[in-house]
Amino acid sequence: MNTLAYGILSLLTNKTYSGYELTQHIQPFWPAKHSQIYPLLASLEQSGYVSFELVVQHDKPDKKIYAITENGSAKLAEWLALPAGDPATRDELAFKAYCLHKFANSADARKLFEQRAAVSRNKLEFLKAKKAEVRAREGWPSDRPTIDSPHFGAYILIDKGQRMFEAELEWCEWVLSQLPEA
Amino acid sequence: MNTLAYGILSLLTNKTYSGYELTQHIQPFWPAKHSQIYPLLASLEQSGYVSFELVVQHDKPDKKIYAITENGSAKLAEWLALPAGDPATRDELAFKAYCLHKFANSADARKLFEQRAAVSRNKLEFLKAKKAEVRAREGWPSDRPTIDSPHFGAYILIDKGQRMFEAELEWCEWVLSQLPEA
DNA sequence: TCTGTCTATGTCTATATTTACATATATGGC
DNA sequence: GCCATATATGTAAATATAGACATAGACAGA
Repeated sequence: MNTLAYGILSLLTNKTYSGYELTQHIQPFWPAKHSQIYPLLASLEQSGYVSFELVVQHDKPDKKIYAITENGSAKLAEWLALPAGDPATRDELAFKAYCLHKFANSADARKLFEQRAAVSRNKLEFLKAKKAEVRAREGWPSDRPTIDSPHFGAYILIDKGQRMFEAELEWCEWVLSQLPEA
Repeated sequence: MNTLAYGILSLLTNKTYSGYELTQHIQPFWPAKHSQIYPLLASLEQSGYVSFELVVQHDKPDKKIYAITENGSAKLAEWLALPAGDPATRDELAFKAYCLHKFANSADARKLFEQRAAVSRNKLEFLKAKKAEVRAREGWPSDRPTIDSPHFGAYILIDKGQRMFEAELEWCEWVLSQLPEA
């Protein structure tokens, strides 16, 4: 039971997912390829923490819809009470930014931060839409989520993403303001 | 030549390091254990991208002080001009936050965010001191770094850290304000 | 029509990363 | 005195993650 396994159980607390869908939805929390997800789901199923139902499709390939079991919920609850480990971030841009004085071409340097700024803007727009979507579905007024909802967790994570990408975007713009134009 | 290898070359552009020191200083950019650093340094040395000088010590174990070579600088310069890959963050807290509705004990939930807030406060204080240190060493006035300095890169990364941890701290405090006290 | 993408599940191999083993001296706290 | 930590460099084994291979029908755009 590694972190990714608990992560899968976490996602399954709110709704059921196929392995394919899980792979997509887990990315913002914990990057992982389907080659990691499928074997993990099989082992979680063998341990009795998840169960699946085969859904036969005609226009698309058949799929397995996974759900968390009682045992899975109990296992997850144990883990939730434990303190969370430190987050790990790996970002190439950090190394490249560290070497700013080594850039022969100042246009290359600017491009790095412009590209990252663009990524941040895209993610911000995505999260803004996501936030509105959740608020509408839950019937929450302005910025007042209710803890009782099973989507409160998702909501505060969207909020975190917004704060982080806003900070990153502002940083990129600040760096660009310090860099020579040509 | 993976990202960590280029990261080592990046750090060596400013000063020389032993493998032990490199392991410590690379953590904020790219978490890695010494068991990963030492073999990589050996292979970089064999490729001619770094060189080392053995320093004999008496009260402490002997050490190898590594420096980047001409070939290493050229290899690094090639890589710098390439677009930076997407950052990867893995954070257990995200999964636990997603499961907020599954906490039997609301005190356990609060503790998660209080601990993360404490981590953010510590990192912020560390970065504040680091920033002042660099400013003093470089003789920079208020918030006006100069791009020419080889420490400009380090400075903007400290600034990024500040912005990110400030955002994370504010998020933790906002979540705590939404959570029931008892 | 060809090419690429989406849907869907899997395996296999290669690489990256962590954990444990191995050794040696100095120093500080209990 | 014992235990933990810091300094310092390595290796071996286990695990985690990424990339490639395998299959297959539907659909969209050039």
